[in-house]
This record gives sequence, C-alpha cells and structure tokens, in this order.
Amino acid sequence: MLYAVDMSTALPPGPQPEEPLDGTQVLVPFGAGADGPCLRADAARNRARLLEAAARLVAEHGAAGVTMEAVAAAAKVGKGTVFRRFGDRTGLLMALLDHEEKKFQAAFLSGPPPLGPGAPPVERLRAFGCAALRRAADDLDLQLAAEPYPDRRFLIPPRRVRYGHVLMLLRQAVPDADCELLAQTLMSYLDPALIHHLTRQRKMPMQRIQDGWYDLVARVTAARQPA
Amino acid sequence: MLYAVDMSTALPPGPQPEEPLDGTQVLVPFGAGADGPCLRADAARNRARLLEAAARLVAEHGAAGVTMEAVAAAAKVGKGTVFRRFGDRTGLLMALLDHEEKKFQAAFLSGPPPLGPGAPPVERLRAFGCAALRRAADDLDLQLAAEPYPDRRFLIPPRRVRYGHVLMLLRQAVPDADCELLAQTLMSYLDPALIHHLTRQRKMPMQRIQDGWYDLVARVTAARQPA
DNA sequence: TTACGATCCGGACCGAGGTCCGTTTAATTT
DNA sequence: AAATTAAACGGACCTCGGTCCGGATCGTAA
Repeated sequence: MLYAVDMSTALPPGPQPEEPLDGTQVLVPFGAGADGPCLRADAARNRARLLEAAARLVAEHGAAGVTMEAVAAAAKVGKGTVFRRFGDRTGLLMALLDHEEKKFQAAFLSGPPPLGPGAPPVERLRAFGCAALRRAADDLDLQLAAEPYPDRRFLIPPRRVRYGHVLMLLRQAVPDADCELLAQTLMSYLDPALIHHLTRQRKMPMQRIQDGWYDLVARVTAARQPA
Repeated sequence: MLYAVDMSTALPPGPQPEEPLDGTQVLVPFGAGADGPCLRADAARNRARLLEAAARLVAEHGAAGVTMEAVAAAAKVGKGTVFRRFGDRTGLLMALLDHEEKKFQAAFLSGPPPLGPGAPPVERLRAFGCAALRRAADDLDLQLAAEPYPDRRFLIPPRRVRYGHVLMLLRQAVPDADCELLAQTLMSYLDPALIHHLTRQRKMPMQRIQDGWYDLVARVTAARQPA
C-alpha cells in the first residue's frame, strides 16, 4: 500500500479556481471522519436536500433534466446555495456519483482479492478493469454529464485515485517501463466516453470490451521480445 | 487504400441533430471539388469573413475569447448567420482547425513514406503518432476548446478518418487481434486532452511522450509470447 | 429585364450556468 | 442571555450559446 500518489499537493501549481468546498473527494481510502470541515447545521441540511432533489430529477428526467435552477427549486433553496455548495454543475453531478465511487475505491484499495490486495498485480489489473467497466456501464449517462471541461478531466480526484492504483500495479508488473504513460493508456480504455461510444453507438457487447481489456493488459505487461 | 470506414452512413442511426451545413468534413482525401454544395455568393463571403474574424479573435484573446457574438460583430454579421453556417460553437472552432487537419490527412493518406503509403505498417504507425503529437501540440488550446460534448467525441469526421487509418495499419500489423479496440487505445494516447495534461499540467517533455508512443506501438503490435 | 422561389440575413428572444451582494442565521464568546 | 462574527442564504443580474421568423437578397427562368 502506501500509495505515493500524493493527491493534495503536486500537479497543478495553479491557484485551483474553486475548491469544491465539499467533502466529496476521497483522498485516503477511509477518511477518518473529517469529511468536509464540518458544515454548519443549515448548510448540511440543505446539502442533503439538494442531493436528494438532484437524484430525483435524474430519475425522472435523466441527467439532462438536472438544471441548477430546477434542483434549487425542488430543494426549496436559492440558486446561489447550489453553487456555493457544489461549485458548478459538474460538481453537483460528481457529488451524486460520489457514493458509488467510494464503494468502488474501497473495493480495489482494501477489498478482497483479486480486486483488492493479495493477488498478483496483473490479475488485480484485470479485475480492476472489469470492475471499472461495470461501474462505467451503470449510470453511464450521469458519468458523461458529469464530465468536466477537458482541461480538468485528469485532475478530478476519482480519476487520480484510479490512476494511482493502476500506476502502482503497473510498476509491480513491468518495473522497467514508463509506467506513468502506460497507466494513462490503460485508464483511457476505461473512459466512460469511450465505453459509451462502443456500447451505445457501435453496439459492441460488453463481453468483447472486457476481452479487449484482458488482451490490452496482456500486451502492455508482456515481457518484451528480445527483438 | 480503399478504407471501408464509411463515414456518411452507419454509426448513429439517430436523426443527427444538425448537419454542420459546411464543407468542413473531409470524407475522402482530396475532395474532387464539391466542398459544400456551393454556397450562395453572400453566404460564401460571410463564411470567409467569419472565419477570418474568428482567427483574429483567437490570436488576440485566445480560444476563450471566441464568443459567437464577438465573432459575428467582428465580421459585421448577424449572430444567426454564424450559427446557420457552423451549427454551433464547436463547429466554428473545428472549421478553424480544418485547414491544418486536411493537410495532415493528406500527409498520412497519400504523402511520402514513412507517414504515407509505402512503408511497413508498424513504421507508418510510429510516424503517424509523431505527426499527430506534433499536430496536437500546435494550437492545443484551440483543439481543447473545439472538443465537442463527450457523446460526439468519437463521431467527428477528423477523428473517424484518423481512427480508420490506424485501424487499417493495425490490421496489417496484427491481423489476429481485435484491431478496433486496439485502434481506440492507440487513438486515446494521441488525444489532445491527454497531451495537454501531460505537457502542461505534468510538465512532461514531448520527447518522453513520443518515446512512450513508440513503446506503446511496440507492445500492441508485438508477437505474443506463447505463455 | 422582370418575376419568382429558394436561400440567407439579422437581431430579438429564450434558457441555463455562473456571479454578486445585501440580508439572515447559526455558532461562539462574554 | 446578549453580543459578535463568520458563514450561509437567496434571488436579482449578467453572459453566452442557441432558436426563430419576418424581411432582404441572390440565382434563375421566362
């Protein structure tokens, strides 16, 4: 374990326009409490009502129906409140996905093998892909709608956690390679937008995509031919 | 040659909300004329003025400064005209990139080897990646700004042309593999958003990214170990 | 040259994301 | 319990992408 991913520091030295202000990001597997700097009572209540309202809107009208004003109205709250709590629309949508994401993280960080620790790295990699594909397949629409602007895609915490995990496994499996780049490659294969394209637009069965993952992992982690 | 990519039909049976109405998409290497159904004189004039105005705005204020109203105003044209001609903001931005994209396509479809026909497939693949990386590095900002909503990312003509090319080379190099999925993987590595992340946010030198491409191509096209 | 129909133009209009700031309210201190 | 302060609230307001339709313009055919 002991991921040197270093979520909080490093990477973009920029001023980071607006912290989500939300306990939404999981930086360590199981946060020892401190899930957000403890909101004020009314703020916490409104946050819950907003999430509930948003979830209802998603269920009723799909992700496209989740307009900030509609959510605010449904939660009987001012529009400003929504933005203060979640930063922007993407933040709200990601908060909606947060619970499932945490469960997923827990599974691959500390769950039972082969997904969790205990299995050989390549096997964990294979299991990780399957789990990630399943997770992408569930609420695909929401994941697409929650996609931030392209220059933030790689900075959102869930992506970085997953990336860090793949990176660690890759370093064990192919210590001599440029694992950071290979990890990005593997991550790309699991991108919700690609899954959407393959399954919905190309009508590709999930089984084939999963087989493709196994094949890709095999190729990426294979011992090199002497050439 | 003879790409069975089949740009016009297939894929999304949906009503395709709004054709770009523009001669912007290159479906064959060198369109034998017919670059758009020959616009009316005033329409053609306005189109040119709009593109010129947009380019000037990009140069002066960056891609973010390209607002539809600003472009319309700078071109001395009504806002509606911009949308009729280019469909939406993404369409306008892509039209701005179209010229360079055509040159790139010409280079790998029918230019001199190793990028063009004549070299062995793996070598062409390597050259293709280098060229694509260079192309992504130039006007990265514009490419990011032109990125459409995630559910269209894989449907825009330039992407499909590139994909078809990689697919063809891959089929020659590794006939037994699921080349469609491998092609998507390779394409992902060249995604402008990833390049932006690696170069600008992770400060990774282009040389390393290019080495990573060679390595990736090698792994993907390597003869499999009997295992 | 004139008449006609298809195409294009322009800008008023709308919806939604995001900002701002005066007001309210919860926690804390005295 | 009253005062204080930091945080949260709400909704008016702004910008910008996108739509619409009455009117102007172009190409063509007579």
